[in-house]
Amino acid sequence: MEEDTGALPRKDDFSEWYNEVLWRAEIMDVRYPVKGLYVWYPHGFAIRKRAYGILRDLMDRDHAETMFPLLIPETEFMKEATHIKGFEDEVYWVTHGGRNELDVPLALRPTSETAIYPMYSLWIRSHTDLPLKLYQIVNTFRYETKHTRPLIRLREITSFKEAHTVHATREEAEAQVETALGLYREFYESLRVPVIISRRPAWDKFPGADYTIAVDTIMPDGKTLQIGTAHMLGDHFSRTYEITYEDANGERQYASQTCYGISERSIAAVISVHGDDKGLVLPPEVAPIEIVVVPIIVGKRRDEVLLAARALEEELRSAGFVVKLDDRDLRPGAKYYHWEMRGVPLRLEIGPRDIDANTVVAVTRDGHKITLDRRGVVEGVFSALAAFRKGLEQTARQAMIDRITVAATLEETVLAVRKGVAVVHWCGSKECAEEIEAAVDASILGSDIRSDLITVSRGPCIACGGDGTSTLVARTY
RNA sequence: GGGGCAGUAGGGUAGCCUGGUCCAUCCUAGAGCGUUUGGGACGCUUUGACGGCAGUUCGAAUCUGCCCUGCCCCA
Repeated sequence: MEEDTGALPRKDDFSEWYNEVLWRAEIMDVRYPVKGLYVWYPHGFAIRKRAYGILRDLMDRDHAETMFPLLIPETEFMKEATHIKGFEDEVYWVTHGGRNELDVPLALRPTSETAIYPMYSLWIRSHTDLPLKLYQIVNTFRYETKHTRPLIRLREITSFKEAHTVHATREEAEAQVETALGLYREFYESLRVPVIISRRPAWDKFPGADYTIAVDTIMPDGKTLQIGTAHMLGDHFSRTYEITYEDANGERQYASQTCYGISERSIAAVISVHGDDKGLVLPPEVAPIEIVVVPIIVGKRRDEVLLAARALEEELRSAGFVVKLDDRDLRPGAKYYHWEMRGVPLRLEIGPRDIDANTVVAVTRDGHKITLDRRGVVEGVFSALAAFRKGLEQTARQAMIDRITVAATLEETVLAVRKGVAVVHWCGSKECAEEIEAAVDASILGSDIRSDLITVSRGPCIACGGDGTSTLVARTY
């Protein structure tokens, strides 16, 4: 698992950089012998664990966690026509039990609506059962035919957090979609990943939804990555699966539903947005190790330095930090590179000179080096980390600002999507969308944009000149 | 669905065209010992590979066929 020495490919060469950093920072091992399935290394999994801890805490405020089966009988799966259409080409089917063919083939869930809603139909009887808000974190399977990529396009999505809510009224369900987006916004704020939220065009919505609102971020190569979606399902599924309740007047009503999800693409976003030429850069909130202590051992004062390093480690641990003392027999420089690759936010160095001067050298992952007073080391570490967080946030935000361009013509849009996201006026028609997408070789992401970086306005559609509204256009993952 | 390219230690490679010089090269990594340690240490010792199966041949990493896996292009 040890990384090769030497430099990473530069982050400008994003595709190479991404593959290399996943391996060298021990996030994912791509050598599992099935296309589109990858293995989490412990370090990658530890990042996932912390990030999903944040997500869980957010969900647990007003949702209950649950777990539904992986296998879905074909008979349930095939009930909702639109939904099936959206997934039929990418479903894995279990057709045999041992050597016997199954009477009813079982689908490996590509998403869990058809597993969950038949049960919701049993559970929900009265308006007093509503609203119902459940979520689960599970693996899902999609037989992807396009180029698979670790964390981004997978055949087994290992970390799908999907929430499914049921409400008495349409208004309540619509409000829930907004609540969900608020939670996702909060989640990405704590990961310091800037996002743009927009409503997907009708042809790009979730199969079986009234509308889909998506959360995107912009990757270093200018392509957007969809890292969250919230769907207003209305009563499509409740009619199919007979999810009804008796209202206060004793009448049977179809419920209104929503569902929304986040996957390990969130981890891909953290890695890609913050990483640099030296490797990962992790926000302290998700770093498996927040602080690494490197003792500077010099022959005769070896024991003294180690003792001082251990005391420092202990003090920081008591203060609540996740600390690692690296006392391996390596040159300090080798250790610096090692932990930088893995994204550790703060490195503390303590050597004979520090002991004599009663100091500790602190270096944040963004390269700021300061000398802390040994006596006030905990406060010093707090403020160094606070500054680091702020820096991460600002750098990421600035990078996003630099990749968003307002474009008034197709020609301008071509240039804009080369480096990132174009904001154009679009009339909303399918014909114009196709014309725009073909002309600029990019996709319409959506309109009803919510982002403090983008001003929404009305103006002439860049394809037909008719009345249009601000719309995002970008190359996508 | 059609076409092309490639598979050599944990990672990256040379060798292949033109079979023998290969118990397979180099870099990196791993193990052991010693000297070291304020930005990728050094010395000595050592571990580890020709994707699979069949065939051609006195002889196959090298040629042929099939299979598997990966990558690229076209629909």
